[in-house]
Amino acid sequence: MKKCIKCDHVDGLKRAGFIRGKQRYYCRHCAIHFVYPDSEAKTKKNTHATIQDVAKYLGVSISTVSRALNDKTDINLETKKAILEAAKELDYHPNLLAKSLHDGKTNIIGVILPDVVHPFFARVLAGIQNIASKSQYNIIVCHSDEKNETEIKNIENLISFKVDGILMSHTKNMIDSNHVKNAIKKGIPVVQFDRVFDELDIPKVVSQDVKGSFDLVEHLLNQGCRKIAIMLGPKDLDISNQRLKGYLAALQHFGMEINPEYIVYSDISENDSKEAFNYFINLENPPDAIFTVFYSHSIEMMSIAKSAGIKIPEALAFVSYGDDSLVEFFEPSLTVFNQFPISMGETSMNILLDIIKFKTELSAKTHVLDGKLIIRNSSLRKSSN
Amino acid sequence: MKKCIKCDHVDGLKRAGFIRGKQRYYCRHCAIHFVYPDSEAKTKKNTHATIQDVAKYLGVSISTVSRALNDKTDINLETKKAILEAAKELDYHPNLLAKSLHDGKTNIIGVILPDVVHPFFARVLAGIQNIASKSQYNIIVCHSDEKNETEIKNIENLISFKVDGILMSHTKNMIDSNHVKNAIKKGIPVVQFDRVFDELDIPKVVSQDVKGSFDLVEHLLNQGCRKIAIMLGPKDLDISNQRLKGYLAALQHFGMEINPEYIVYSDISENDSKEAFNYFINLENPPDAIFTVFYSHSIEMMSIAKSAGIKIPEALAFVSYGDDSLVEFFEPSLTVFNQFPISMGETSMNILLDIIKFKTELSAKTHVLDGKLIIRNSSLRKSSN
DNA sequence: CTGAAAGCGCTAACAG
DNA sequence: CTGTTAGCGCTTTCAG
Repeated sequence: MKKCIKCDHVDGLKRAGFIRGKQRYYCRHCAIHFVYPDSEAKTKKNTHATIQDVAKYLGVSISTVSRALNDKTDINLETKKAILEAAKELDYHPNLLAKSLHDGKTNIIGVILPDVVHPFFARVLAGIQNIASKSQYNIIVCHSDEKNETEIKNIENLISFKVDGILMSHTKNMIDSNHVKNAIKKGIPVVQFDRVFDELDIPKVVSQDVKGSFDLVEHLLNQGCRKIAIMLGPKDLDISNQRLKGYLAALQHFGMEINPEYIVYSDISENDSKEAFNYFINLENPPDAIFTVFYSHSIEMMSIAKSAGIKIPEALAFVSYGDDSLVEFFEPSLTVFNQFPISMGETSMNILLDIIKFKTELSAKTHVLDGKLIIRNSSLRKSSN
Repeated sequence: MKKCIKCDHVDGLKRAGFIRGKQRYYCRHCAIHFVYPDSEAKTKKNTHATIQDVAKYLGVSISTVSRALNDKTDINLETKKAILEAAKELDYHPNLLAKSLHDGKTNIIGVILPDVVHPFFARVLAGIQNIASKSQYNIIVCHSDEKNETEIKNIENLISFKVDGILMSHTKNMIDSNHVKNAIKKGIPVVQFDRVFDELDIPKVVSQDVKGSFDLVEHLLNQGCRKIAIMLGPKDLDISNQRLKGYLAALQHFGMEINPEYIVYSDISENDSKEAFNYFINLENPPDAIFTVFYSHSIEMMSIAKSAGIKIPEALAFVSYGDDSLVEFFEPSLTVFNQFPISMGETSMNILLDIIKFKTELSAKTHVLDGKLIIRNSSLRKSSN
């Protein structure tokens, strides 16, 4: 309760406008006008001003300040104006931690990426950020760095941060999803993208992995290739199976035989492409086309092939999945199935926000994003198309 | 104060071990052993267990739980064990918001990047993450997307989050640093990297921009090039000046004349490289070497040059700054001055952590990271080197 | 229209 | 060794 600065009486006190932004009071007993003396608030350096500082500074209560700052209706316009000015004066910034603690939501989304450097994931992240910044959400980026233990720790961490939701793509050899179930049990909505766990009953956003492979293989067949080898990603990844499925489907659909020798997996390690290339080329019956799941593999293989004097695409064609705007500048330019990772990020984030906003039950729906076959010189043997 | 479950007496009560993980009590009045009935804690779904839940569950006080969880010494080992088990049982995760609110530090570092997709910044981010994950820090990534207003908002946002520090690289045309000063005034340590503001009195981490340009130009001169053009980044960027400085220094050092026509700036927009290339090539006295600050510009220009039948490097050599492992696979492979962005991220983060840890005054020291000239075919006219 | 007070989850100082 | 309590900054009843 406010007291008169002179007589300490608490009754005869009433507000009497503002003076230099500060609440002025009038005491009937003493018949004086006065303002409360400045608190130290304003001079405090190296520290964050709080709602309290603003309140003291003006001689009003913290709830009044809170109301002004949050644009509530039940507040005197003059008071509000003074508070807003004072807040600016003291360079007040709300403490989001306190706010979050109070209302049980943080406006933070946790994003777990296996590899920040990979252009694909970097683009997905950009897409996520696009939506986030529009919707006032913040992003905590966790880098699992393709390590299972790190991914598990990341989830624990995000749970501790009480994030409002999680967007994730798994490490290349994650085979267990208990850590994700943990988060879900706590009511944190999770959306998976690209590398997903089929067994989890949550939304998933993937690209047309079956169709992409199908289209690439179909294109190669159209170009006259008959011995098409494929270098997949890690065997544990669901996405590898999807892509293999498309490859097999296309071959079967066009009545081609399947040669198990032409199918290899990669663990995304240093010399993968070199080894795979040597393996392929030294087969008794070497392929006339190589389909790699990562475009960097194709690029590296093409480089080896060229220096070995192998004609591309005549003797050996190359196709891949692709995400980088520069792939068209390699020599020869690379045919890819483009997945539009930015829109994958945007879609995932939109779905997550929907769930948060409407408290939708997590529907396990899988969203398949359209991709596009982009034909370039690494596979173009006929001028027809 | 605990009461006997039967007689409500508060005196004759004492602990008597644990039973199925729960604190057991003995009441002298009633001569009975008992445990307090389960709170609802365990059955609560869709919610985060708190320290309170654990306390109730075991019938101990919250401070005891806190002590157990924080590995304090003054606690009975048996009690501690029971608490730890109960915490696991209830799937307790500490609430980092509450913790942060209490002790005034968040263990969050804010990172502001102008472009997440650019391989350079993606790598810097990876470097930052490397150190962060080792030091138990979390990263909030803000994407300014090359927009000044967004960068300013990002800072405000990070201030509100009470982050422990900020790592940032400015947008390409940021000319004012008041937003950064704001954060600094509040005692938030800020470290700038790559695109820095010289006027700010804080640590900066940059690559050898002067030396890089010098080395590239020197190399071109060694190769017999005499008319070296340069395509810089945005004019407002300090880094553009640094790189121009190196270019000019090399030319002067080797007694070459400087032709202002050979110096252009880029605003990193869609058709930049095409326009610049056409401009250069149509000069009365066109250059015999082009030095671009972004390797993507060189790649695109080389592509145009090749299709125009211009021989690289004989008629026109190319060099650039570079960050991507794939640049060696372009045809011809590109000579670059490599900046090692990952170590830039690591260094920046280490410096920031040092400041946080030792409350070092922000020394305005500029840390220049070593880069390395990597000579490839785009500029190699003589077999000598 | 404004103020007082409770509570979000946690830690630490202070008693016992 | 353990419990009580205050307080971090904020919002939100509930009273005036």
